[in-house]
Amino acid sequence: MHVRISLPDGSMREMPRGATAGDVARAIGPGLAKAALAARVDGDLFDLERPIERDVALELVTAKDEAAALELVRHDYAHVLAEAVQRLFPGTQITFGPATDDGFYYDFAPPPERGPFTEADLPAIEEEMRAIIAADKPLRREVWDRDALIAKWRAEGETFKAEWAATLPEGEEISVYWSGDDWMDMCRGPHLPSTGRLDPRAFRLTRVSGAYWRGDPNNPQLSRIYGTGWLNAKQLEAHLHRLEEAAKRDHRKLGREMDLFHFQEEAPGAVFWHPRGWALFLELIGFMRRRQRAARYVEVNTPDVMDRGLWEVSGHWHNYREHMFSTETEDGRVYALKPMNCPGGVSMFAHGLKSYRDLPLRMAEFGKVHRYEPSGALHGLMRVRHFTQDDAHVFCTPGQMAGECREVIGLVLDIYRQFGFDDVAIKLSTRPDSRIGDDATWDRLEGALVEALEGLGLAYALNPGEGAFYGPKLEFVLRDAIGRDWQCGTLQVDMNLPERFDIGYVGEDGARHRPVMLHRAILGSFERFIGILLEHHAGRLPLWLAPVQAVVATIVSDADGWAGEVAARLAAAGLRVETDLRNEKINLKVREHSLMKVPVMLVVGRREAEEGTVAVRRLGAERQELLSIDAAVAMLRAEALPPDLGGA
RNA sequence: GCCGCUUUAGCUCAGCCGGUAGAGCACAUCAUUCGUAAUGAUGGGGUCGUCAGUUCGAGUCUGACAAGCGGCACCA
Repeated sequence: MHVRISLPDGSMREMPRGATAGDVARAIGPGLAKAALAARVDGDLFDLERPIERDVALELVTAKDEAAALELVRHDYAHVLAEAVQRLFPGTQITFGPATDDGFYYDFAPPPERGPFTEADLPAIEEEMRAIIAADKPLRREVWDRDALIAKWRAEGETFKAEWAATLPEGEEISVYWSGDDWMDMCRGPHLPSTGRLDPRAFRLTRVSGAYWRGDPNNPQLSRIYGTGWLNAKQLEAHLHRLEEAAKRDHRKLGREMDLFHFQEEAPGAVFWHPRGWALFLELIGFMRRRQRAARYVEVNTPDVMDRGLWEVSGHWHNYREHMFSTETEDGRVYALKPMNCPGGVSMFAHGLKSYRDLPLRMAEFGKVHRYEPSGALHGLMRVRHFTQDDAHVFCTPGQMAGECREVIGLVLDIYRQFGFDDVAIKLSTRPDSRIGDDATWDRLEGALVEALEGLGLAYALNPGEGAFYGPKLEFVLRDAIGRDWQCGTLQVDMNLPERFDIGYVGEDGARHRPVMLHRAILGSFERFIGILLEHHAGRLPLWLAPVQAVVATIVSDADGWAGEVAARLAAAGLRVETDLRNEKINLKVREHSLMKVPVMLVVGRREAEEGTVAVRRLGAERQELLSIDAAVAMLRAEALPPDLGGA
């Protein structure tokens, strides 16, 4: 019996039935046999030595197919890690461990008396992994009967594995992989032919962590070990280098170096904005205010502290109280700090009679919200407990809704573009299991969002079941300079608050109607957006956003008077400018302002003072440009304009 | 909130087996007036995160708490 195997070059090979991809590779040539890591059989990844029982299209996978090869080796590293840990720490249960974006992890249940693994354990585990790789143990696939496997896991005290196997359908055959003949794990595969195919210099164990069994906090917490794994040492080095570069642009580090903000123990998750950071914050607010005005929004301001009665009406007191800061006054009245701006927004709409002629009403608020986030969630500016949203609520008729959604989406994307973010992903989150409203309404609202997206010709990803309980939503995720994703903007349809606050407008027919309420934020939170901008630009913000746009630095004290004049001219032109008249060498001044990421330095010495000129030095530039004061002011004024006012 | 780790001068960090603190940068003063990424000298600065405990004696050992870091969970 033979099987016909077609190869990517169009050729066909007859092989005995039960031959393997490895046999095919060896038949083609020793070079390929050595390079082959796995095979793609009719499109699916297969072990090199798994028998082929039928006619197939076969493609050998080598390191050249990097994505597939990385996935394979990372999966193998995870298995080697698990084997190493069980060798070193008998009694540790294995659970499971997949490949990740840059490596792998494996979750373990160490014996209680041993406790979770710590970073101090990693070197020994790495060494054991290298021993397993050096032993070049064959990785062999075997198919087991489900119940027999469960029995085996139980007998060995592997309760997590047994539980996992028991969730698989009854009667199903389950594949396991042997490493040599002394260790095995249940696994779908595929794997490399042997552990020796891994590069012992291309991985590193990086950190440990707790992780809940099956992601559920009610389950026991396992001890997770993370590693990064690659095809060769060079790739590993490159990855470690990238991590170092990313650490340099960490917004928390930049915030300190650029003197933008700080945090302190008495106010966890709350930002102390320094003058420079606040200048940036205000510039962003100004920009958003102009853009919203141009888009025909009105701006309002609602109270930060409101009676619990309001939060009972909105439902927050019931559903969100554990995340709310509340306070009781001397007279026994209970107030809460707003965790969201919407109840204030709806109250604003409810005040006074509204007509259909008032709609659409686009009501913006730069509202500071306060949420008691879990302590472990806090992260610099990215996740804080007190933050300012560029929030807006759009009240409109059902007929206006799709158009309003289109307007919002257009505005969001245009604003991101002006910040230099062109790569924006859109996610549509649809009805969750637990929700209000009937299916027909959900159909209509989800349909309106889809219609708006399609009307603009935009691609989007579907997040089924991820919508809010009160309505579907769009999320705008932007990708920064080093490929990280950040969810910023959101557009949500709300069928809850209009009901709860019983708001209405008088229609053309003279009857009372319920408006559609849309929530929308573009930057999301100013705090987080500033964090993203800092990391995206590695602190070198565009001129219009730079906290200090220019420093006039003197070379000799004879130029102090001239430096003062230059700075005054620039300040009068609207620039944020400082002078540096210190009795220090110009080298030092250049260095310090460069480290502070000041985009422009205007250096003045005796010569410039006499000639009425300035030497303009751009951040990081080798050369300067000698300009008259008038030319320099005109140039910088134009360059410092925000993008919506014609700036770069 | 959960797991692990960390917390010493403004910042980055050293401090062995418990014997009551040290460096570089920063800061201040003085000298230096200098042409594009660190001028030199001198000096001041610390209830060693907080609170308990062990001990003759705690930065060092133990516990609780707090904050931070890396994950997990959370982000209606």
